[in-house]
Amino acid sequence: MVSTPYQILKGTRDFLPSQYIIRKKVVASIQQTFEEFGFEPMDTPALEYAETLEEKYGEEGARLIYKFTDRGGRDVALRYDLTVPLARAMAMYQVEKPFRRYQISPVWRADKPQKGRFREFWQCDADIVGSAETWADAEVIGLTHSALRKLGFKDFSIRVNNRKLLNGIALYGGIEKEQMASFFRSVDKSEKIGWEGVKSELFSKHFQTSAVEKTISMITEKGPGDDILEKLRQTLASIPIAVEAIAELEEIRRCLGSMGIEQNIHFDVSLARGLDYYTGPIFETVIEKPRIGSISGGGRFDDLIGTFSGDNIPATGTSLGLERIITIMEELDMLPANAAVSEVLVAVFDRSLVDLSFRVVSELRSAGIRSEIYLKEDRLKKQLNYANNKRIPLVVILGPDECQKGEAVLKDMRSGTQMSVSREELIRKVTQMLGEMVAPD
RNA sequence: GUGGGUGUAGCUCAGCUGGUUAGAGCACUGGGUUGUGGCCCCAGAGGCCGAGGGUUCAAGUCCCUUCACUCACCCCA
Repeated sequence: MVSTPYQILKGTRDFLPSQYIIRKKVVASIQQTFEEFGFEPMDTPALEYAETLEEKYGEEGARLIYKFTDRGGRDVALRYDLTVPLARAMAMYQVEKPFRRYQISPVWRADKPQKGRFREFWQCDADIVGSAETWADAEVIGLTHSALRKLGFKDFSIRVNNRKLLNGIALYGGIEKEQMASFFRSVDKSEKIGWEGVKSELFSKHFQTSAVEKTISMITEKGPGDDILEKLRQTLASIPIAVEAIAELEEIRRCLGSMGIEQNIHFDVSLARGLDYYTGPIFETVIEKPRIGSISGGGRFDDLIGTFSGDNIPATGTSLGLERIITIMEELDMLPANAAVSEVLVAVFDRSLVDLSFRVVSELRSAGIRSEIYLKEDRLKKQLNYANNKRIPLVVILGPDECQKGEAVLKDMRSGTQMSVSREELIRKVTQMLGEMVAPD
């Protein structure tokens, strides 16, 4: 036999049932929260015209777009995120606004994989289209908060800032428009490399010493118990866009206060976010303990839809990174225990009694009980071992004795106890026992 | 795109300065149990030591090349 080489592309993964069952539970939890907030499901194609995606993410992002030519000579690209395709769709169709939708789908980036980073990964997006109010931003932040809480996260921090505030600060420091993105990208690293590190990076990028000192000292200046926003409002009083930004942030804070979720929210002037299309409030979630970048990121993108239709429609949204969430949950031992899909295994005593087993497994299935019949002629020992390894909680054994008496042996794999039940009673008994085994998760 | 680490049994790994038949734990198979799993005991199977080339009397071990994986940077979910 000739073996052919087989492997999967770097940064992609196969999901075997043991992982995928858990993964689906995490997705189901997030989806449930999204729907609890009234967001409705939507999907778009994985493949778009390259033109649709290009020049939406900035220089860095553009390099990472998977792009190729199809058989018809068209330039196509795999979606890089779920936000730009949403914007394209919103430009194409009329929907009732304010519109809230969610989408849980894979996206592709030609990145170099590392911990919590893949080339094919899933994003869980929730967006609101058609509301320019900060309420919408607050709603999305609140949603992020709820989704994480439902998954069991407690120690997380949702950092919130406003692009307009950053613009105001840059204006105040006399930084050129073209250099702003680069400037704030450095500022964004303060938590990682410290403010001195940021400064030296900015100097090496040839920013004016005066501009750097002026802006950084303002951002970092905090007295004990001071309110950052209040302080900035005074300093930046002469910059209208900054004043506006601060008012927005305070409104968001009020809304979040009404939702009673202020404890995990932190206003952070150093937060910048890399994507080009953000125009207003921006936010991301970081977890301190196992540190692997952000697990959610989002913000307002009021001009993005307009790049397609010419008609700007305000929009805001967030994206939860499924694999990062799962990676952290794994490290923190927060994942639900893996359980079998089958609730009952119907053993096959031997070849001559397979018909009986098929009859019983059919009855169980008709009663809505997830059941499988063992599909080889193996010794009972082997079949029970199979149930044990797969964590199937109940086994039904139908041997010659049971066949004769019209009974079945019902075995509880957790306790090891078993009993004989008449065939008529079997379904009722199985249902009852499954009901008693309330899954801990 | 830049830099570091690692490739030995299905999985996790050991293998000292190159030296004869390459090891462990878990998993697997058979037996101890005649219709019964988990624990225990006994036995067994399973490796071109990632691939290619080189140095040497001798290479899992040293050198070169290549592929793969992984971590960090950039950027990001």
